[in-house]
Amino acid sequence: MGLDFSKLTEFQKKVYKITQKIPKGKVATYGLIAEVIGNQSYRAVGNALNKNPYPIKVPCHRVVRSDGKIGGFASGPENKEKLLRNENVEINNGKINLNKYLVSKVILLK
DNA sequence: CCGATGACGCGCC
DNA sequence: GGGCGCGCCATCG
Repeated sequence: MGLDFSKLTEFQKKVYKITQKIPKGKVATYGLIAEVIGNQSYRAVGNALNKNPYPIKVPCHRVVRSDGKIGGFASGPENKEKLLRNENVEINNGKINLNKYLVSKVILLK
């Protein structure tokens, strides 16, 4: 629901809004989110999620790397993997099959 | 203003 | 496949 983004930068608001749209059991890549925003700011996307003010409301654990690896997590990478498994996302050798779990760009644009 | 930093991505070896 | 180098963009000091 309406989170208070008033003190955040415009860029951060975009990142958090988009991240909230990722359905449970699906994932998005940092690059895809940057693409939805409209540029190649994938690194800045990571920075924004790192400062995630709403750990529960904004499911940043559903954002992974484009090569399928889990990526970073402010509260411990292990915890991130656990959260994903709780949503029935399979992780083999620390990697996710993006062909199976990547959310479509259209969903994030809505 | 400018240089440094970082939950990234991709091409090359 | 693993490791390295360079490019990317918003933030911070």
